[in-house]
Amino acid sequence: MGATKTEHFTDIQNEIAILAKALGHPARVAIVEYLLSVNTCICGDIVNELPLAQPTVSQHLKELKNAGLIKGTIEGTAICYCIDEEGIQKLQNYFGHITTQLVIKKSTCC
Amino acid sequence: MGATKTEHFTDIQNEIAILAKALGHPARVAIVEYLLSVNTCICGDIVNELPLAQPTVSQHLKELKNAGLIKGTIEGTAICYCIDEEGIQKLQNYFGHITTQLVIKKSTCC
DNA sequence: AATATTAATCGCAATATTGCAATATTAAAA
DNA sequence: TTTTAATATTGCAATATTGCGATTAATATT
Repeated sequence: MGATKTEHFTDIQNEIAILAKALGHPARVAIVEYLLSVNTCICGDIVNELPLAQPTVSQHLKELKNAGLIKGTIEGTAICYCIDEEGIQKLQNYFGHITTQLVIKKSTCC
Repeated sequence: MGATKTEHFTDIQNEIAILAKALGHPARVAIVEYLLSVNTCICGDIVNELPLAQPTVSQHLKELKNAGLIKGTIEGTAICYCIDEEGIQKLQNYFGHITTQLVIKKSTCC
């Protein structure tokens, strides 16, 4: 035990969980916000921006990338990271959908 | 090590991380979806709905409650759980905001 | 009062995450 | 080609999460 029983849930539930989990750490939220705030397609400035060591940041970047929230392009020795719009869109759409359901059945609950 | 360095991040980053983390498990996504789909304010039916044992579900409910995504009201021997609109709204607003930023600086990135 | 019913808590094992120092990899620059 | 740079990977310690059986707590019901 200790491992998530993903096989019991729907694809969408698992997908949302993966995306949400990727944002389930303040450092990763900070990375996404930083990428949004920067005009140019910055690279390892992220390490300087965050109060974490380089390997730790690298690890967080990897997780965000695996989840589909950011993309990375090699550019010489540097790597250009930027937001993966698709992942963000999926989350936005999901919460939009959920909020709609909420509005519909408002006040039928405790 | 092993513990998240929350003190280095902003309150909002931490708050979003807590909310996202709560949805970072398919069972908890499933619970939220179930609560949205049910008209009446059900209680322990969640246990029957999910492929998990009662203590495990109870644990997930606790986490969702701590994060502010659901509420629980005691109703006799049963407990009535339902969506906490505030938590959902916060996520929706956050992603709405992020998506807006994305649209603004579209194509300035890789 | 005795008994069911509902849900939380405890305690544990298995596994995952966080964070970093040290090291490896890769490609530009000298 | 050696050096420098930017990142990734490895390996490890500390901690957190997941899941469940057993138990407990609290309230209805009989």
